[in-house]
Amino acid sequence: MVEKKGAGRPSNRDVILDAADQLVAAEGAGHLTFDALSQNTGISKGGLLYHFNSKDSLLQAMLKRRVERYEALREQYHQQYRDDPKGELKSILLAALDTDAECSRLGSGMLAAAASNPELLGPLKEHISDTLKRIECIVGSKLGKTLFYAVHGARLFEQLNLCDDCVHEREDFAQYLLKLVDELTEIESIR
Amino acid sequence: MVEKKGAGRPSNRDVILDAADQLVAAEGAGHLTFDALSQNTGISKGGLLYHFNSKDSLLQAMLKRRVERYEALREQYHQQYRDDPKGELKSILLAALDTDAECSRLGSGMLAAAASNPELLGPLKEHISDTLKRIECIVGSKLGKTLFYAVHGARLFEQLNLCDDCVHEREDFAQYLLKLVDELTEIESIR
DNA sequence: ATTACTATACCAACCAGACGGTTAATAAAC
DNA sequence: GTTTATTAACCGTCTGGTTGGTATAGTAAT
Repeated sequence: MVEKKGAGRPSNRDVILDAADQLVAAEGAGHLTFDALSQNTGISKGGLLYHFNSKDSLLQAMLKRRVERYEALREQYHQQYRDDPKGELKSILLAALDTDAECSRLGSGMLAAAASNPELLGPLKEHISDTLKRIECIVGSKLGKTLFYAVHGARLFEQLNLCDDCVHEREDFAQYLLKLVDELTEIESIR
Repeated sequence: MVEKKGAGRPSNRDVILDAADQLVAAEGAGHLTFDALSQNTGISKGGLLYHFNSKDSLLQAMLKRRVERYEALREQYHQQYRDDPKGELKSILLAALDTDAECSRLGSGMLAAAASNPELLGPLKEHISDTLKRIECIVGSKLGKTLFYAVHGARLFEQLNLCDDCVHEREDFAQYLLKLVDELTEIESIR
């Protein structure tokens, strides 16, 4: 009855969330339905609704998992760049750029939530607000913010399959961003 | 009352498209339905389907109008910056950043199409591909591309209401981008 | 001036299927 | 033997789309 948190549940919950991400990426947020999800997972509609007692609840879970994975990734990068004075910004950018699957299932939750109930984006909004605040504390915050937007713009294009190569060029793009951060924050701070 | 331009273009067509944009911006792409549109415009569902004989057709029209307006805006800026060697890039960025209404109805067509039938994004993909090619011909193409992504990332955030101030700071952002283009393409080309 | 025809713009009513969600029953796990 | 996980069958509503009809205006021959 009460919300349960905590890990240790490798159960079908994650299978369902994976399928949901995949569905949105493949067919668009409007085609994320319990029926379709039931077909893709082999779990009956009732079974799905046992795990997520409403569609909003499912969308919330998608969004939450995404943010959590992002945070984990960011901390990992943060560790990697712990000696770098611009490591904070770099880890934010690299984590946002990263994906854990073949392609473009990143913003699935976001797009699906935006399509069905924009209010669900509240937590995401807070998370982004925090991230932007973190960026603002860094020298060259305007550049930082711009690059943050750039990463998310590129991700959107990738998710919607609006460019052929931005997937292919991702590694390149990441390297370029790092270079920009290193070389340009200096320039900005001098001015 | 009557005004004809090329193909049939009665004014109610635009009224409907406006309402559609507004609906998506206000309630999310998933709530763009003929019923809701009918309520918002006062035109019956049959009437709507007289103008757009399917939902795909409506989405296509939304997308097309948006691209056309963008192109018009871009050319306008291009004219304004015609003496600027970086005018092409600047006009691309400024046009993408611009809106013709209070806020965030820009990507409505895109998000709605992505939600309901991603294949409809084909023409948009081509348009973006052209724009990217145009950017690539400019010195500092990587920076240009990055800024292009940044502008669209910021627009997405604005549309989804994911940041409080990116609307408010738009003018600032535009000025900053112009400055970046001016000062940094030089640095890049030297290196 | 009347009739007849055509095209545009719209509407009310309806329909089949899809949708989110409920329920009762059931089976396995602890 | 209760908790957890799952199913099949169902329900009311919403959705995209169809149909048949109405009102208006223009055209053009009678």
